[in-house]
Amino acid sequence: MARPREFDSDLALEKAMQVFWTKGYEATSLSDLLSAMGISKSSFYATFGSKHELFLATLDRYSETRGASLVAILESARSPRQGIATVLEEAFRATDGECRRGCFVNNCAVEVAPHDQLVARRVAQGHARMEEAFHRAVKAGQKAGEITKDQPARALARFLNNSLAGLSVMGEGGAERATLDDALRVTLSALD
Amino acid sequence: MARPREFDSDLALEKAMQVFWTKGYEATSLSDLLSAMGISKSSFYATFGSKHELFLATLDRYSETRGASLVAILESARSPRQGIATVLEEAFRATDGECRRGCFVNNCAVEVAPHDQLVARRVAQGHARMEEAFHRAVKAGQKAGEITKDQPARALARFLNNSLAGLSVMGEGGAERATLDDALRVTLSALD
DNA sequence: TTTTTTCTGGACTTATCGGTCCAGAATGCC
DNA sequence: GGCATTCTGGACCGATAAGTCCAGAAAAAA
Repeated sequence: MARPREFDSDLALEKAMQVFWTKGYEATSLSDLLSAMGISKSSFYATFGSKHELFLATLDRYSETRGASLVAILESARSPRQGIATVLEEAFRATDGECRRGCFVNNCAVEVAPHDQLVARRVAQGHARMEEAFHRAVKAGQKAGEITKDQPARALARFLNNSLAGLSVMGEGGAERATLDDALRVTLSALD
Repeated sequence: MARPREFDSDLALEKAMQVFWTKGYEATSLSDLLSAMGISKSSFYATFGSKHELFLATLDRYSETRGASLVAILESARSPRQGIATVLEEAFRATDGECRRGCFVNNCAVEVAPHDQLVARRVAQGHARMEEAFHRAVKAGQKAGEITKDQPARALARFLNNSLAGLSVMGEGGAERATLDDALRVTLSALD
């Protein structure tokens, strides 16, 4: 009955996420977004509402894709401990290439969450979800005898989450691979 | 011979640092700075050059004050281990009050460093300095038998630095005190 | 008090910001 | 093919961004 949309809004959302992830919220302008998304201003506002609403949508998308994939790694790993190691390695592999940008959720935690309740809620959810995934992995690892029972599983999960956030920040700060490698190794050995 | 400056440029720099620290670089406007610093536009440009130069100056100031004070805590602590614990606690006390803003250096690592070489260099220096301070504390602690010798002092120092960064980010993301407390406790126990 | 120097307030500039709006093109249905 | 509907490009908007500039105020030295 009506003219169909000419662009793939899902793809546009993905492109927008890449820009926000790389440049941050404030430093990203409308025209940055429009050229990355390949759509016009009218389509932009008709489809996504505003820069801020789009930002929230990209953050949700991040959780649904990247976040979910980290959780999946933990759940499908050969062993819980192996899964944890893989997730942590994955974290600093993200900061490795020419596109050093860490974890989108952590970037938001630093840049936006302190002044934006809606973003803060999503960041907190992201962290909570990751903590739960770590928690399940730690419990499984403790049961399998791979992980120490000297510490409560909850505390270990929070510790791992914290180290993960640290790796993201240190990587963005330009830390050498060897530096992150040391931090990672000690983190894992804390599970013994 | 000439009219003396009417404002305290050191105080103005401190005020500017507070603003950047709280709001971040991009979100801070000239007028935010001017009203916080209590000076006029002309004085601003005559004294500090530009927003960007001022930003670098505030980052340097942070290192000279807050950074140095963390290092001093490590060096003057009753015991190395105690000093480390105090520094980590200090880190998340910063994110505690109504002014949740973490560590300025880590904020810069996330928001600015990836796109600004001059900032990146300062961030790297800040991290390196902290790593060295941790390194000295860990070596002393190992010598005193307070800290495990199963891991190289360098690796433990990097691990501690990483956890410190994590605490800053998690705190800004709105993490509960109990959550950070768990992470902190496990981090310290990794020194056993 | 005059001179000399430097600081200060605020008007001004240019560019860009996020966002609105409308005229017209393009499509699906009848 | 004509109609109804919805999409699209781009002109346009007021606000604000960072930064320049100048006229005049203020102070130290003579």
